[in-house]
Order: sequence, then C-alpha cells, then structure tokens
Amino acid sequence: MRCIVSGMLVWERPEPPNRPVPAPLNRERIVRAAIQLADADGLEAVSLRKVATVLGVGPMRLYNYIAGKEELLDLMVDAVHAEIRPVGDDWREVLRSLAETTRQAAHEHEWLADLLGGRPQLGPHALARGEAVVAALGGVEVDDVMPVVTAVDAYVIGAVRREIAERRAERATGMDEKRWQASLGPYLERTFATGRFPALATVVRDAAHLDADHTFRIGLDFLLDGIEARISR
Amino acid sequence: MRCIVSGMLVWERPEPPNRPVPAPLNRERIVRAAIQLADADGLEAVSLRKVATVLGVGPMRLYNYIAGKEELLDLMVDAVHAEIRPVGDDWREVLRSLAETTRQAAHEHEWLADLLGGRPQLGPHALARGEAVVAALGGVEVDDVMPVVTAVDAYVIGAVRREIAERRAERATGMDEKRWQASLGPYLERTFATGRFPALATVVRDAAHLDADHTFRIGLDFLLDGIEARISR
DNA sequence: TACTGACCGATACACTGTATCGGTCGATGC
DNA sequence: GCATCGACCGATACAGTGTATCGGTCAGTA
Repeated sequence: MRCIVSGMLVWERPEPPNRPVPAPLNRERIVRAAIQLADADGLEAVSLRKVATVLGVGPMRLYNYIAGKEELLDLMVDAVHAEIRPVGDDWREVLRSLAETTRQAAHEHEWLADLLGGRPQLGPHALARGEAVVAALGGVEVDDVMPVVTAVDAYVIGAVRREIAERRAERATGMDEKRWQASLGPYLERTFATGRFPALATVVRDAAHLDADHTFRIGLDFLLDGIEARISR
Repeated sequence: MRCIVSGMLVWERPEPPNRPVPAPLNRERIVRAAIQLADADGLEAVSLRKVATVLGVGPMRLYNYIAGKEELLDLMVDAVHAEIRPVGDDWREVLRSLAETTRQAAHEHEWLADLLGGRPQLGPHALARGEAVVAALGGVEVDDVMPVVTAVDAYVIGAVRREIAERRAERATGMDEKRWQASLGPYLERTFATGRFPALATVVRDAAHLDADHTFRIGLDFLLDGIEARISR
C-alpha cells in the first residue's frame, strides 16, 4: 500500500532524504572492520554497533551476514588462521614454524590471545592450516599426528596467552620496563619480605631472567625434544 | 542537619522502613558468591548486580571491597589457586601433579578455562601455589626452575582451554557424544568430501581417537620427557 | 547535645547484544 | 504497464551491563 498522502501536493511534500547508496556488504568486509577495531583498541572495542558504524551501516544489518557476535569473533579468528602457514623440511621444523608463526600472529593481533583455544576452530582457514601441518608431517606415524599437533597447539595457546597478558600488565603501568619494575617490583619485594614465599623469592631474585623470546623457545624445545624421543621409538 | 519535619507529629510520621540488618560483607563472601554463580551458569552469568543480589546488597556496595569487575575476576582465580597444591617426591611427580590438579580445578570450575593465563597471577594463593611448586623442585638447578614451571603452566593453560572448549561445543549440540558426531560429524564429512583437506581427512578418519584424559597426558608426557632430557644434562 | 565524617544505595548514564516490525524497494507474475 | 508480493533495511525498543554521582542516614566524637 503506497503511503504517499494524496492530499499533499508534490510541492509541499519533501523529497525522500538522499538515501546514501547502501554500502555493499559481505562477511569479509565486516570481519576486516572488526579486526581493524580490535587491532587498534583491543577486543573490548569490538561491538556490533561500532563495526556497523565503521561500515556506514545500521547495526541490525550485520545480522544478515552473521548470527551474532560470537560468530563474528569466530570469523575473526579464522581470518587470522589464513596467515598461519607453517613451513619446513622435517617434522620438527614444521612444528617449530607452526608455533612461531602462531605466536607472531598473536603479536600482530594481540586480541588473538583472548580468543585462542576459546572455541573449536573449524573454519576453512583453520582447517587449511591443519591440512598444511598434517600434510607436512607426512613422515610421522598416523596415530602420532593428532597427539603431537594437539600438544604443540596447547603449548602455544598457553604460552602466548601468558606472554600477552604480561605485556599488557607492563603497558598498563607505564610503557617502560623501568616503570614496570618500579610498580610490580615493590609489590613483590614487599610480599617476599613477609618471608611466606622463601623458595619463590630466591628463584625470582637469584635466577637468570629470560626475555619473552627465550622463554617461549625453551618451552617449545622441551616439548619438541619430548616428542622426538617418543616419535622415533 | 536533622530532617524530621518538626510540624509533623510522631503519630502521623511513618516509622522508617524496617531497614534490613546490613548484610555483613567482605571480599571472601563476595568472591564465594561470584564463584557460585560462575559454577552454576558460566562466567557470563557473573555480573556485579547479580552478585550483589545474591548477597542481599546494593550493587554499588561492592565497590567498597573491589575496584571493579576485573578485580573480582582476579580474586575468583586466586581463590581457586588455593585448591591447587601439587605434591610428589621427585620433580617429575610434582610437575605432573601440578598439571593434573590444575586440570581438575578447571573441571570443577569450567569458567577457569576462560580466565587462565588471561592476566598475571600475583594473588596470595597463586603465589603460595608457586611457592609450593618451587619448593618441591629443590633438586633442580636454580636457573632451570622458572623455564620449566613456565612451560608446564603454558601447556596446561592451553590444553585445558582446548578441552573445555570442546566439551562445551559437545554440550551445545545435545549432551551425548552420539549427537555430537551427528552434528559435527556431518559438517566435517561434507567439508572433507570437497577434497580440499585430504591429509587432514585421512588422519581424522583413520587414526585412533584418544579421549580427553589420554590426550592431556600424552602431551604432558612429551613435555616432561623433554624437560627431563635437558634438566639432567 | 551538636557535629562531622563515613558510607549506603537510589538514580543516572552510556553502552551492550539483539527482537520486533513498519516501511521501502526491487523483482515477479499477469 | 501495473499490481502484488517478498525480501530486506534500519528505527525503535528492551533488558541488561559496569560504574559515576550524590543526597540522605547513621555511628562515633567533641
């Protein structure tokens, strides 16, 4: 039913507002916008409303492409998985590459640390990553493949989360490592001064401190060594 | 300045409403209530308002005890750390116990998987856990302690996250493993039928499937084996 | 007895994800 | 060419969130 009030002549009737050409939309565009927001201001800056605003679109329009926010997050993670393509000649190189590239992706998209491992990854890019890994692990016994990949994934997820969490905490107290020690140091100093954690205090104070890179690689070496021992058995 | 309107006699003036005795409050009570909510309905069921309601208190009252929601979450995690006290005779038993008890805690409090590794753990119970671990690792070279514990922690965090995520996904499709295969199975079947993931398809279809317990333990064994090789070097 | 400072919680604000639904437009059938 | 239909867009609405503000009430103190 046309709704032009017939009693109103054209001259009085205002033109319909200059409708902006509806922005062409698709999942990729939506996900890119969301990732941009997350890269800039963290995951909590990603809201359907903000994403829609960036795209010049009403919030509800997004629901034609995604079922809800959770799906958007899943799509974001899957999109990043497209960047993760481990390479290497033997299984050890492949697994190391898998770990390092994942970590690197998390450095470029810190919000990944919040999402990794949080939901099963079954998107096309995640599966493609899995395919690449498994294919490159041709020499490994079939029954060993899943446990090995799963273990490396688990280590990487946890290590990256810890690392990013620490980095954020540092940043929150003022960017420098100087100030970090100036704010957390005193807290730990005071706490250790109570004498309730003698062994811990000794280790923290006396042991060599490793930077994030070394810490990640040492743990990874532990794991790969252990895998090697069982794989070639 | 007393606000009793002097023109109004007692007989007309209503009694002040029977103020409920202000509920005695402290952090422990708040944290317990929050954990109860999270155990029952997941982390997203924890809101300051609901916690306050459970305690029979106005929401803003909580801010006398915590600075914001993040702090509440930190306190929840720290409270659970009180349950984690690894035991064992040699370093390997201690680390295995650390991993298993952490995993068990995450089974009792699934929301822990969402929080683990998300922020540095510096609360008293987390430190006490650290102290217990380090103390039990007396035989290990001082410079090796941190890398080793950090690696095990990283693995556990990631493995537990993955495991809980999968469990939730199963539950979301209907409780049974039967229905899980009936819903995810077809999706993977269809996807593999495209032929885009041949190696992955082979492994998923042909390799032996491990349950969650075995998967966790195998990965942990990999890691501990690797640690053993480097520690006694 | 008067006062003062702590503190409680009602109210308010800006924001979230999402259900609903009237209105508009393009495509389709006659 | 016209009428009709169905898809879809987005304004509006709703329930819920974390938290800032602030007036009113009370207990303790001078």
